[in-house]
Amino acid sequence: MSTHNPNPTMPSASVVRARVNEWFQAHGRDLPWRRPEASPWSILVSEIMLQQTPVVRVQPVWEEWMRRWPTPHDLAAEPAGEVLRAWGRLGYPRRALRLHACAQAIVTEHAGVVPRDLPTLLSLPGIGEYTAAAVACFAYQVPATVVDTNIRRVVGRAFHAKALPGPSMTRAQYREAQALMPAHPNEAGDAADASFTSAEVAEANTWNAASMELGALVCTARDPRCGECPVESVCAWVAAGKPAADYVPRGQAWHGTDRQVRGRMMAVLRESDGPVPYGVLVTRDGAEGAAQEVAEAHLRSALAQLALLGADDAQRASCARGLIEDGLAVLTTYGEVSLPG
DNA sequence: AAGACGGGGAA
DNA sequence: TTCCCAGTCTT
Repeated sequence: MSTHNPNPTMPSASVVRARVNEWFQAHGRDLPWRRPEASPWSILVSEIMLQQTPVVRVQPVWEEWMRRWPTPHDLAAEPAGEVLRAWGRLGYPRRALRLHACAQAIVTEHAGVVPRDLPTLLSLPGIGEYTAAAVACFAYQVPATVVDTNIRRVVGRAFHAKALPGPSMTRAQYREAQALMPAHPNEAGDAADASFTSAEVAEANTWNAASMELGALVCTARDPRCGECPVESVCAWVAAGKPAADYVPRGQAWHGTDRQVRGRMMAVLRESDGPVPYGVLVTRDGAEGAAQEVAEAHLRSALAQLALLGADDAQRASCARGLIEDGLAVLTTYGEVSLPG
């Protein structure tokens, strides 16, 4: 985008920011991790849970976690298995394991205080580029550049008439998001630069939350509510007649995959009070037989659902081995499988 | 750069 | 049924 010959259909960044921020003040959701009293730890936990998982499913689990483990120290002291049980059905349970390890690292290496600088946040388990920026911004008001799938979609539509962003973030997209910030963070995304005014910092931090919220509530991937959008009148995608996406989203297979088998196995381990015989977890007949003997309804249901999968015993064994390699399960000396101690 | 990794609700 | 979701880590 040349400053000498700006594309007339491309809206000005400051206009988009102002309108989206104003919309956010009126329409942003009152989520518990956005309240002023939310601690940096509670915000970090929310961000990990929200990776690939919608707000409605995260909120009840987050509330429970904050009651049980209000500080990194509380979670770090817990056995990993208990953490995995409390994670429940949020999905991608390796996140729970990484969050547990993250809490332990915060306690042992950072005196129990959630770090506020990007490089230190990035060094923690489970925290990547997005989450590091989100924690710095939402927990500490550091104007780091936050870029998630919502923001990439909003920016792509408003400024480039692109229906959908690519499957993963490019460096060009990151640099553009950085340039859209009202103040330009330096390379480290640090706010130490004295040139920031408090008004710039406030606008930057609101923009991070507001553009994400717009993508979640209005500028949705499917069936966007353009009639409710504060930038509809300047949106490049709207101006171009809402052209279709130029690539086909790669749908993830589910039925018959290792992920489905692993998920069912984790459900059995979560519902079981103690270790599960290896043959129950790894053979169809074992799971089916156990489902007929067990009295407890939730465990019986989990075993039945594991037995119903189309997976053969070779795939079951491979998945069990994978869970153990990932640290999501452990093999006892009696040849049983359980959640990690 | 590509693939692995859960699960549920909406269209 | 298919698609989507406040991504991270490994190869």
